[in-house]
Amino acid sequence: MKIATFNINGIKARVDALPQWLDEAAPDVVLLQEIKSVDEAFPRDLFEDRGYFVETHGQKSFNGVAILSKLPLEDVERGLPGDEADDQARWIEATVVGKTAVRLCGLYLPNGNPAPGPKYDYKLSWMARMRDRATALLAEEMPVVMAGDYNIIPQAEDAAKPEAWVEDALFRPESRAAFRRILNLGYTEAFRSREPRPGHYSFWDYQAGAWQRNNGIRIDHLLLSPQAADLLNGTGIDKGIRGRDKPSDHVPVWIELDA
DNA sequence: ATGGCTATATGTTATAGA
Repeated sequence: MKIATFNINGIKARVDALPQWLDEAAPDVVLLQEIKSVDEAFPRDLFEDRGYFVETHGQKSFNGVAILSKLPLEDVERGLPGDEADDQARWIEATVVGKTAVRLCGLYLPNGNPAPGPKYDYKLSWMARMRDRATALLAEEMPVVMAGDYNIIPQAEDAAKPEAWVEDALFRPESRAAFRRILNLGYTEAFRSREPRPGHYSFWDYQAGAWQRNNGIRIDHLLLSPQAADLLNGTGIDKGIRGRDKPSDHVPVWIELDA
């Protein structure tokens, strides 16, 4: 089962590039972030015509997450628990059943800039809530995949110019510690578990020729529960599509699970 | 770099992203 995460930076702007990548990469499941669309405006036909089931958790203008799956999506839940007042669409869950059942969580973690400030406080409180949800999911003792745009640069080797990010919400010590606190529950960061070398990125800014200069950062991740990590057969980043016409500023990151 | 570009809606300018 090939599972990918992809921050598409607006579905309306990606109606050509996203289906093209789907047809080439043929993932079984895709966790999408920043659909920037309400549910009613999401072009689900584009995906249903290709054999995908579609579940969305949309929002006007900003944020918004969705799941595409070639297998039926069961027990869908929308929103990250823990704060009834939080109406930002950044979390969706569902179960797919292949050889075994896998719980999928698609997430768009808050950016948090400028830091310090209220947006940074929101990022850290959101991560504390995510840790609670991650803890509860471990108790299920099943394969769990939490995938999305984490807006976290885990280590210096995950940025081409780490010195430029020292004060940034994506790389500040509190952000990275909150990420490690989730990992330390027992989750495996799939890509880094298979690729120890630096220089692999999932985001290049539109500005300042970041793509041409390979000035990237690795902020899109798939975290695996122990039961999912045992099924991991491979991982990769589809870097090439960043160089095409009208790209997102992120590229897909994927895993192959024996599930 | 004090955001150089992109996307969206609030739309001929503002807001957000990372």
